[in-house]
Amino acid sequence: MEAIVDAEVNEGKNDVESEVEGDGTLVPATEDDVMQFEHLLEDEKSEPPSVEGLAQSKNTELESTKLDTRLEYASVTLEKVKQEEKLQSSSESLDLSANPPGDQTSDCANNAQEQKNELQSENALMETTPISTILNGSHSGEMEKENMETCAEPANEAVTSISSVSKTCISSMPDFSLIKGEVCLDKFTIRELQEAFRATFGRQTSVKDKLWLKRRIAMGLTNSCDVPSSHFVIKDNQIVHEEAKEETPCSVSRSKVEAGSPSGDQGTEPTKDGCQDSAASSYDHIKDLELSGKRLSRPTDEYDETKENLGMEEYSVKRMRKPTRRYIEELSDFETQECVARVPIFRKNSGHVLASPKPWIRSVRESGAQSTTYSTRQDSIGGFNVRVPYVSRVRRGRPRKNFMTLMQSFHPSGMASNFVKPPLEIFLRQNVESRNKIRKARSLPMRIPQLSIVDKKRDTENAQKPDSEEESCMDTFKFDTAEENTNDNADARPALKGGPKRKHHRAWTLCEVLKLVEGVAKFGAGRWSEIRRLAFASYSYRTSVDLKDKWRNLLRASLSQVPNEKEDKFSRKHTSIPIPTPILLRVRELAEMHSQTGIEIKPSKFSGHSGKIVQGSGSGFL
DNA sequence: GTTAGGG
DNA sequence: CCCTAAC
Repeated sequence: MEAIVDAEVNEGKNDVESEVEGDGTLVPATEDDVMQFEHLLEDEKSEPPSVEGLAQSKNTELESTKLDTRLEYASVTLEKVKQEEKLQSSSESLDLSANPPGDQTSDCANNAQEQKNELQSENALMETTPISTILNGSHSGEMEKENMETCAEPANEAVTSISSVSKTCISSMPDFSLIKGEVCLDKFTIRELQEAFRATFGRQTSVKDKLWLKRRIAMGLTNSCDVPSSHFVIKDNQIVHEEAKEETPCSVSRSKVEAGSPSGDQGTEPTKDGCQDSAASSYDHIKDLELSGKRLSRPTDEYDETKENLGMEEYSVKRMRKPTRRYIEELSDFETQECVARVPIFRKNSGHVLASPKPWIRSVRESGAQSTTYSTRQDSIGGFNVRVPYVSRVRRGRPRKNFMTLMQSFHPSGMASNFVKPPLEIFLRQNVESRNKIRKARSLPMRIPQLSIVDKKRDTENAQKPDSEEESCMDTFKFDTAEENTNDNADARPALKGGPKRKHHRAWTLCEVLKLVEGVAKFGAGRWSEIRRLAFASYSYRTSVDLKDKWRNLLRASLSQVPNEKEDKFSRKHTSIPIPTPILLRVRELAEMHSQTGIEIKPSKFSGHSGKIVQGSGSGFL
């Protein structure tokens, strides 16, 4: 047994690694569910050989069963759309094939039991548990604990756990999990179950109800967290929670899922977990763990409904998940929503979740993984770009999600409304106008995260871009040159944004300012449309409102600054472009001239600088 | 559609 | 820059 186990373990590890590689390569490329499935399938395919070898050495029966299952899977694999079908069929095949070999599994179980009888320790239990579907859960649970304390080697941990699982379960991990989940538990005595319970929940139980214990244990193992009320709040990022909730109920579902990916299951899952952990480790290990556990179970949440309900109530007591801020908030949100319509929503959600959430999680995970490994692929993973928002790129829908998830991952603490802001600030420029953000938040509470992010991105873009093109003209005081540039940009920008989004921020160039001033001098302040038409003919992107605003700003600047006059030519640091004092002076002068009916304000003073203007305005004025 | 103001 | 009210 041991020898075999070792061999298997090794094998398992190898498999895992190979899978990991496959996973790694595939994952980045595949963002869609389909892709995901495919890749899983591929993994399975690739894996079989190793497993087979093991199986052969060990049990021919198992081998055959596995092969069958694999074949089945392979046949089924291509049908993306029929994922569920695939799962079911696979599970069925597994059941059929597995039942005969069941002896093997049963053997395992027996062995485990024997060992248990002797040892009875929690550890022993844990090891034995792997046989059932619980195993995964248990491992995850362990993982969780470990991770909690030591975040160091998530991936490794996952692998090891997997290996251990394979060890106990031997060749056909997935199989028994599917088939035996219940069986194994059944075999346990009440006492054993109680032990298991203790191991799982860390507390004794006097309950002698086998069913209850089983259920409880299964639940506990499968779900690290227990959510009293299972609802899905589909927050932008938060699908996870949903999953977790759903997950809780289903030992069965889980088994099915596993069945779905028999050979590959081990490897793939663990690897995934590892990835997640690594990614997630940055913030919330627990959550990640949960997620990982859930992923598996999720696909078939529907079946468990009955169980769910029972389980939920019962096992809400057990292991409480640390109340993360985010978690709490979500929960609260849930509750509120829940009140409206619980059951119906639940159903809906379950279905909903099935479809969408998975991808999501995956995406998240991917993003995490990539963040570490594939820094280069920023584009594909919108989230990651946050740091490096280059951007002339058009944003696509996808990135957003990732981005959000990513954001969450980084800032687990900041939730709901808060969570949006902090990340943005952290990752992006601070000098962006806070106003906009706030305002948007106000208007679009639900969408806040996305919008704000988008805006941010844009802002970042804006900030960077201007420098390269227009600014140069400004800085160098080549006023004339600026004109040409602007036109191009102007057109491009709006188009990209497409929507009613914020106009691309264009810093006012000196030339523009000059033109504006001239225009005002010529036509007078307030005739913005005219000024725009005549003086800004070349600057299509400047609207009359823009002119007005700019003028206002100029005025303000001039008023505040003029007094000091000669201080520094480019005094305004905060301003995008330093406005030369002379211009400010001119502005002020113009303002004065227009504003008052006839009061002269020391026109003589300025004659030197803006004599021309003064004259003009003066003449007009007079 | 413009302008003026506030945000 | 955005938004809105008032022209």
